[in-house]
Amino acid sequence: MPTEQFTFRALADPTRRQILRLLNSQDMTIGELTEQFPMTRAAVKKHLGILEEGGLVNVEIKGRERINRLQRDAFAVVTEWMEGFEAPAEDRLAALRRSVAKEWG
Amino acid sequence: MPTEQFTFRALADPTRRQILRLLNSQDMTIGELTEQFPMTRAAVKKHLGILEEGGLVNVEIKGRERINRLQRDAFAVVTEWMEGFEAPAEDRLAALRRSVAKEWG
DNA sequence: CAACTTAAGTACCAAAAGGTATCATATTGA
DNA sequence: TCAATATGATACCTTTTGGTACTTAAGTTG
Repeated sequence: MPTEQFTFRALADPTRRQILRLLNSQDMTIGELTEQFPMTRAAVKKHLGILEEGGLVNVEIKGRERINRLQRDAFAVVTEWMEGFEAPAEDRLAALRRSVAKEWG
Repeated sequence: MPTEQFTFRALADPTRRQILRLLNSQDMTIGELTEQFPMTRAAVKKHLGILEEGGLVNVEIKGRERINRLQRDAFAVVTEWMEGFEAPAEDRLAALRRSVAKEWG
């Protein structure tokens, strides 16, 4: 169960956020991910476990490999939590304008 | 300086997220906040210190009281970090529709 | 000024987090 | 089959985190 708490905890570590960035570009095995960090495979594995708990990553086992894949919709947990904290409507409208401009401008 | 790391760390604790919710309704002193939690004032103070480090709360000292206030624009650190992870454009359009409907519907 | 109230500061503690080392297991391929 | 590869699992260590208790400082108010 990817509860809010597990998701926020997963995002609290810089290594884990970097892992998410890497997986955003392409799916990767533990071994491939480990090459990108100055730590052991076991440590990376632990981080991946926490990311799985947070629902941010899921795994496809393929033979002896574990393909780690980004679970993009899990970010909704965070965005939804933050919705209550947004600035007044006028500011949000301005932000929406920027967002739309960025997307289709 | 509210770096990304400090902000994410601040959000990782459930007590701190609850403090943010309370401050979203109204500014509060440490004492008022402490009434809402089953822990000592010192513990709440520590949490507030971490929230300040993350740039999410700022303090106005008024006589012997410390008024803790939500710093809403700090949430932009998180939303901006997450922008790179969004779903494809079609999905985002659907999300935008929901958002707009919620806001002005 | 004296008593009370609100908050700051420090020391300390237990548990969780981040990491290593080591050993075991399963899959691939010559 | 047998060696190399990719991962799983466990034990252990150190630092950080979340919390308490106690003491001190600073405004408020009679």
